[in-house]
Amino acid sequence: MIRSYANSPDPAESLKIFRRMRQNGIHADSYSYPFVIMACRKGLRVWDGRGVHGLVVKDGLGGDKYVGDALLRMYTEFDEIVMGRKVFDEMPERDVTSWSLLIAAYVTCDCPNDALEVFRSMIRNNIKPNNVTLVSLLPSCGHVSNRMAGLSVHSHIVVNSLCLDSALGTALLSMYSQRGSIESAVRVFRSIEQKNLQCWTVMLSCLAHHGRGEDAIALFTEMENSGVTPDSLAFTVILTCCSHSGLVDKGWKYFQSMKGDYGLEPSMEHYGCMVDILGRAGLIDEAYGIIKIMPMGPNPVILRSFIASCRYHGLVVEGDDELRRLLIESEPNVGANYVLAANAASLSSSWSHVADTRLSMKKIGLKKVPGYSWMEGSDGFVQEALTVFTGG
DNA sequence: GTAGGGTTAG
Repeated sequence: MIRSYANSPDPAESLKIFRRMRQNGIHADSYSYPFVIMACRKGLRVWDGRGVHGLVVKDGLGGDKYVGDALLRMYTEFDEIVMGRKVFDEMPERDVTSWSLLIAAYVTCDCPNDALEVFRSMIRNNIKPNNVTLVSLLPSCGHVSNRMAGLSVHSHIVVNSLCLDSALGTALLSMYSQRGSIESAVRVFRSIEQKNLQCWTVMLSCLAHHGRGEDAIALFTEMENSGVTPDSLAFTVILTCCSHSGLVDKGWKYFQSMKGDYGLEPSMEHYGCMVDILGRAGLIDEAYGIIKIMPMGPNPVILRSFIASCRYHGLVVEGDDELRRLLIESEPNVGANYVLAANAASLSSSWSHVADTRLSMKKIGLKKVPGYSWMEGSDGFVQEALTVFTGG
């Protein structure tokens, strides 16, 4: 019962059963506790999790390996590395899973050096790392400062002839890409035997990050030809490639292909990419056209991208003041929006747009723009923003 | 019976 609910969309139910059982004097055992803990983790109920941990100790199961692993994973999810470490330290027996969990815990809480340290001491303790261990560890080797660590993980794979499956391959190639070695990333990608969609998607995004839009497009075509069907996320990636490399025609082609060839409805991200592609190219009217047709309406990210394009190209479109107002109203606490809006508004032929920006600020009742201490008082803010940010 | 890899904005 507890187990089936822990895996269901309503994990809270398994906690209820657990409590009811306990009230009737039936305590969970080392088999059922991991599922109770899993329910706390899935329901993101940190207080329940701590409570259950307390009961585990009370029931004398603190030393059980499976219970310990479950607790460690739960504390990782809650970003409570200190508690996770405590659980690990108190485990009487630790296998490769426990060590991998601890590494993943340090990676999650952004402590790459600790993760590496755990990896080293794992080897000192004669525990053999497997694929999962390395996949957990690799994200901490992407920084330049950990250059040697990445190489030693790679050589560990080669020396121990571990199978380069798509998960491990993906982790390895993105490590190389992060540290700037796009050629090594491509080489790793080529050596993965069974490439799944995730694998291709990561490779595409790496190429995009390195400004290799044309290569990414060639790779996307290769992916389609190899029988892998792109999903919504893959299209987001290829559209951002087009955006980074200024490929307007290709962008349109993929935007139409996702619906036409694959029946995928464009989402907020896809519309946003198109606004970005067109706006960067100075095609302000077309970009505005996209904003008008998107069924879910633009989010602040898209508005900022569009308004910044207007400012960059010094172009104005009928009705753009409405979008500036929308941006400020949807994120009244972001100071940068006021500056962006004011600068873009100054391009318009009349100053009424500037007044509009100031008006919406007054309407919200905001006197001081967050993050900009020099903008004391609403009256002077537009003038000051213009002076400071346009240098005029 | 526990553990792993995917996107975007500036």
